[in-house]
Amino acid sequence: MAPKAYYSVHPKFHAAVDCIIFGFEEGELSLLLLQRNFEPSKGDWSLAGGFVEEGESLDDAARRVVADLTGLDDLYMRQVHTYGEVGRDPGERVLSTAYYALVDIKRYDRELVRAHNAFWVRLPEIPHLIFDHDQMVADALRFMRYQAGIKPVGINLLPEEFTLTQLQTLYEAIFGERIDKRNFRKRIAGMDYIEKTGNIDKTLSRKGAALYRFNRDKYDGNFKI
Amino acid sequence: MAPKAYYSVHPKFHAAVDCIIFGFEEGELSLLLLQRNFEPSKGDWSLAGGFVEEGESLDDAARRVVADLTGLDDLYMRQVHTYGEVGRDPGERVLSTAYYALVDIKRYDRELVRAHNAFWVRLPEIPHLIFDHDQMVADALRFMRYQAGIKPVGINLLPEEFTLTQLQTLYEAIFGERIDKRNFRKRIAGMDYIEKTGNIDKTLSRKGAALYRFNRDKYDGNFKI
DNA sequence: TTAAAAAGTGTTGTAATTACACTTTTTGTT
DNA sequence: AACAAAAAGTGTAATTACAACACTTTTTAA
Repeated sequence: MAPKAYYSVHPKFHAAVDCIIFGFEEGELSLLLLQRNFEPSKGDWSLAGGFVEEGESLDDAARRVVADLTGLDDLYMRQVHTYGEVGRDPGERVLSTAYYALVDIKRYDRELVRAHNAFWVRLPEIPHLIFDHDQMVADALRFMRYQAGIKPVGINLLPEEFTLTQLQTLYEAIFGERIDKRNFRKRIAGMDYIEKTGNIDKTLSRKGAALYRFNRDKYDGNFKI
Repeated sequence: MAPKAYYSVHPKFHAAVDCIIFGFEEGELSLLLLQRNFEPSKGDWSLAGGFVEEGESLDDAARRVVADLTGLDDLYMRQVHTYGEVGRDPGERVLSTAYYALVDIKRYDRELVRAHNAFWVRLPEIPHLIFDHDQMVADALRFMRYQAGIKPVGINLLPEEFTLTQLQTLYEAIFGERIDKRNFRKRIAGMDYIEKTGNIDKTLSRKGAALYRFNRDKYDGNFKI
């Protein structure tokens, strides 16, 4: 073990996490953003963030920040990047690690979100954010899109059971482009881990649409990028 | 601007960088690893690392660590991931950000490397490393392979001018599989940013092989993951 | 019965990728 | 002078993956 002196000659820094929380509603992706309702910088927008505490891992800190805001602690979350420029926080020096999270927008706790003065904002309407949070959003969006292209992470944005039309609309929102229905369904048919439940959703068509679910056991998703 | 108290109630942490330095020689990828030649843990292997200092960005710290060891400060480097588990460094709590670097193995400073008790170790012979450095290597290798698949980062491992055989051998080393020579050269021919220099390398064939270079201007490589 | 609204379904053309083996060039050796 | 050796260089055919494209089915409320 190294002696204490080995460490103590070096400086220490505040460590933070900032969370890019994606939701999906009405065919569009949204982010959960906080608006300051006090001075200074009243009205400025930011990501949900917080400092890392003693005895808490980076991943735990990110999970705590999202759980405090949404009431959800079982979300798909991934680290995106760590931002370490000297002047990135104009107050004091802070190293911040960005995480993205995927939220089924029907499940979050509205009371908590209101209490934090947080709002879902559609992607095209995202305002300018404080510090380097614009960059974080851009990086997270690119990384999330990449992952959605190679593994079924997007499914975390949908309810447990979903129709193929919902799934297609989700992917159209993620990639920002229309997809051919027949080609899309052909592709999904080749994924044995997306399986019919036998249930029918009749809420938005007279004919009814077959409901599907993601089968985690059939999906051997043990690869990362 | 936030008041000082906003920050001061939160703990501070040591911040480190650990560098996975890739080289390429004799058809194989190597890593530059340090072996402790003093107690405790004499003989243990680790990545090249160092603490982040005041007034120094994360990227700068990584660049400094690699420059101190190799004498090279113009390398291709990318951040891989930040490791923030509580007990990952058994001495004190340290948040460490991993970077990978790509080195033309003919250019590094042998004196510096010797002075640090560092050695090039071929990938299949990598020993067990301290702390979570094994995980860092696995993550960096996967990320580097991914990037090499979508942009010509691997070229940073070769000299300024290189033959197509060298380039093919490099890609075979990166991906760990043989590539068909004709298909490979067909693919390269479609990349206008890899261009003939007009020079011939005669060191390993009587016939001589055409030398190529990477033309950064023709490559509009302004996309990230 | 019929109109409306979304779900569901195949085929064809094009582009990208893979598989595969011999010829050319040069020089050192006999 | 010819020849052996050693690596460089070169084309075609088959397969596979991806993209484009439009009509039929089902149900129920009017």
